[in-house]
Amino acid sequence: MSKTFKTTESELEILSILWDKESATVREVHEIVHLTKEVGYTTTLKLMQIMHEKGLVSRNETAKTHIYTPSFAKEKAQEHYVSKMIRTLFSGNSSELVLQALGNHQPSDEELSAIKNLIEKLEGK
Amino acid sequence: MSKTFKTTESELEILSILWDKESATVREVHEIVHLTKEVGYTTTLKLMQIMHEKGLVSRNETAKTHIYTPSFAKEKAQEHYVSKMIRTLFSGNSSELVLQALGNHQPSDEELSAIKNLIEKLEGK
DNA sequence: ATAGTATTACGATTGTATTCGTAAGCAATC
DNA sequence: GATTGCTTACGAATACAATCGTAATACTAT
Repeated sequence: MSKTFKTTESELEILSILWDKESATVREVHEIVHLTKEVGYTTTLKLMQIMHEKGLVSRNETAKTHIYTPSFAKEKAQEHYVSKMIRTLFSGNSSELVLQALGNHQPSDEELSAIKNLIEKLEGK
Repeated sequence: MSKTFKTTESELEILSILWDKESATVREVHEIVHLTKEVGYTTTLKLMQIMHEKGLVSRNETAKTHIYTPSFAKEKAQEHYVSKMIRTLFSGNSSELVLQALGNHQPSDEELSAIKNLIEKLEGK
């Protein structure tokens, strides 16, 4: 599964909608895609059919209108892309990424202390 | 410049080599690319020519052998891709990304305390 | 100068992602 | 049971990325 990680931009966009909604029909996905992109319904349909062939999503075909669900968790994708980004844009240095993220996208105080907690657990380990 | 941010995989690979070396010839870049990819010299050349057309790199043509330099700093790319990732994979929540990065790619103790420092500066701000 | 070598330029091919038009099926409604 | 509206399936067209072969050009050493 981690080996088979090859998703295009559009596929990732659809996946994130599916992760958000747990599962959805083509129309539901398309409705959201269409908010930001001028694109036809059959385009979204075709993309999701291809994703199904590739195994990126599974679908329930009992009803006429198929229901699609992602075939792996969002966390898997996060791990994969974070690792890749650390490798290619931060010379393998994860703390650079962290500083960059905190600097440009400041989280709330609660979130900051959650991060501090984790750091303290990690220290001296 | 931040508008014109559209780089393919291969282009990003070449850019990161250029960032690393400050500037380089096609051959130098190709030598490195070739370590991991079985690809011909003219392929690398063509890619860099296209990148030049697009304005992703500039080049000094005074000598026969052109010397290429990236036309924007690595930090720009980092900002762009980190933002994009937070948006598409972390629902806009930067702290999730931070936790993910720290959890799976633990930095050294020095780096951890550098992060703690920044957090303390950010707190209550 | 000439031969050999490395470089750029450029067109053509291949591969892959994206897009859409059209047909066919199904269900509800008139 | 015809019409309408929504669905899937599928092929084809378009667009873009990646690859390479070939030719022209410049440089180097003989």
